[in-house]
Amino acid sequence: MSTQPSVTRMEKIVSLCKRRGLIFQSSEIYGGLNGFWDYGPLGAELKRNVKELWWKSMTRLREDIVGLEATIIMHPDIWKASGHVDTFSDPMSTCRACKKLVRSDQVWDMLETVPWAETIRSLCPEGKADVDGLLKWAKNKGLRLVPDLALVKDPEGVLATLAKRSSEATSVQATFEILSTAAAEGPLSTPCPHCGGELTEPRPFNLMFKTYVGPAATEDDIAYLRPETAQAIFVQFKNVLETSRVKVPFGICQIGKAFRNEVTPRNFTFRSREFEQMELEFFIKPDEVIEAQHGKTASLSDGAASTDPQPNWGWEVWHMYWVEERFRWYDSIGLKRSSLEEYWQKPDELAHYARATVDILYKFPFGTQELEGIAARGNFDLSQHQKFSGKSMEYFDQEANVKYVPHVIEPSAGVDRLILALICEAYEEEEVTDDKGQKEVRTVLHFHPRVAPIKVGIFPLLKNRPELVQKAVEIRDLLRQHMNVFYDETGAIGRRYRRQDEAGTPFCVTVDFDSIGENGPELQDTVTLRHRDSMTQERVRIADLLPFLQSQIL
RNA sequence: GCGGGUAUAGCUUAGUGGUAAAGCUCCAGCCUUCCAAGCUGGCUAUGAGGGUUCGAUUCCCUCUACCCGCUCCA
Repeated sequence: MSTQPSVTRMEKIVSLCKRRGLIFQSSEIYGGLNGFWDYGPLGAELKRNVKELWWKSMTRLREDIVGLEATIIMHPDIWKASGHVDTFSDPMSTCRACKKLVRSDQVWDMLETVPWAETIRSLCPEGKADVDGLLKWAKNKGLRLVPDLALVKDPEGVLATLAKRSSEATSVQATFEILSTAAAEGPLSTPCPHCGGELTEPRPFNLMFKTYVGPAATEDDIAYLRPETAQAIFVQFKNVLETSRVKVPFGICQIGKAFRNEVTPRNFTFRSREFEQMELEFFIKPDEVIEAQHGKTASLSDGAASTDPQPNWGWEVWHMYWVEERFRWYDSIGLKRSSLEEYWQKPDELAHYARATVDILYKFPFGTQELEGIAARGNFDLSQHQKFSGKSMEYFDQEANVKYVPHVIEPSAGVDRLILALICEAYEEEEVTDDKGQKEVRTVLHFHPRVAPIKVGIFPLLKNRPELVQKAVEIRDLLRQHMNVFYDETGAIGRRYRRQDEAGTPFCVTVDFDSIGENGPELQDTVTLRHRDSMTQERVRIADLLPFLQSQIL
């Protein structure tokens, strides 16, 4: 792999994506739109292949998962139940001094962990300030640690203000605020955890896209473009259950668009405002039910999760099983385990409803970033919808003879991130030496044949020989029924090979004079099969082409 | 949202207050018996909008997009 600076590598990848028609900027002729990207002809094929492989592995190759395709706009109460209306509108503040952006609701939590803030708190227990201590600190340590804190910038003035406003200093936090405020009167400010500077008033950051249902477009008609596809699965849980003859444990999966007004769309398509998700909600029995049935749940130390699913698996084993399944799937489309990282969220990072979350990350040129999260969510979501809708989400388990709200394991992947990872992983600038000893760069996308946008390039060796062209066209028409092929007769054969290298086409077939029997009947109806990665060629019979190619792409 | 940078053809880059240059790519043709060959011809650009000026791609302002930080977790 390349050793060039990562920025350059990413820029080259972006450039290639445009040049070969993988990814374009949305609305480009109008100047583009921040956070939106389009897929060109090659990108559309690539993305389609990836989604179909996921869908096939989830639904068709399994007995225990069914599919769903829900609408993007749903009843707005869904997002109240899911918590998105609250959690997706974080108030944010900017520090006037260091310009950093912080979540207003997390400032005091952050200040709990900062040493300089700890010092201040210890100097004003219950709000009663140790004036001498503060003065000394402000003129020594404070000067080094937080030069932008009001107390540090003007110790005497701020302490005088504190004395004047002592009636307000009723708690550690209130005193802290007074010590962070430069003005002698007026509203108190909150200190920036990074530098002690003043933070701006909290500004609401609304991450959900709003729209109106109905032409009247009044406040009562507000709805949201879904910020994730998962909620639709929970909302349709009962319908699927009653129509699909499924039994817990089982899953419902969905692929679809989701929308988030990201604060900072960045890193090419990595964080987009319109993006696509592939999500599975896999419903399992609560551990208590397993214990009642089997005495205890299987534990990870028994080697569970590496076998096929067993009836005594509790949530921990199911969670691990899905982590492993997802790694296996990534491997099957060309993302080796060694290219990925696994990150177990620490207890304090977990969402309040999550019991465990594992992130699968890819080492992008711009940093190691998340592709998929696999969360054990308990029964939070179904319970929320039960509460908000007033409809029962309970499942009657005939085996255990009990009713319960199932728990869930949620593998949730970003399609567009995965596409970008596949491109980054596949990209290589290879130095090759030609016949004359000249060194040149060959740009190749080493896509796995399963995801490659074009599976095979088909060329007549020369375009001015009708027999060659005719044979090549016949092969094209034979293969195109089964896969995406690309026919090309222009320019020199080497140029055509290199073009396909850049498009990531794993195989090329060339019809030459042997193919039409000019050099003896034993070579008639054979062609050259050229392999992208090794650039080697072999002679194969036309009749063997289709079975060979299918074995590579299925 | 804040701060810093960038914007010239499909791509990579020149350049100037007065006609915008090149390489690669692409298209057409000739030639060509397996790895970006050669020859001929062709298409295509100053991100958008204002201003200063006789005249702006160049100077000034605004906007937009992209890149880098703050933030983020599909």
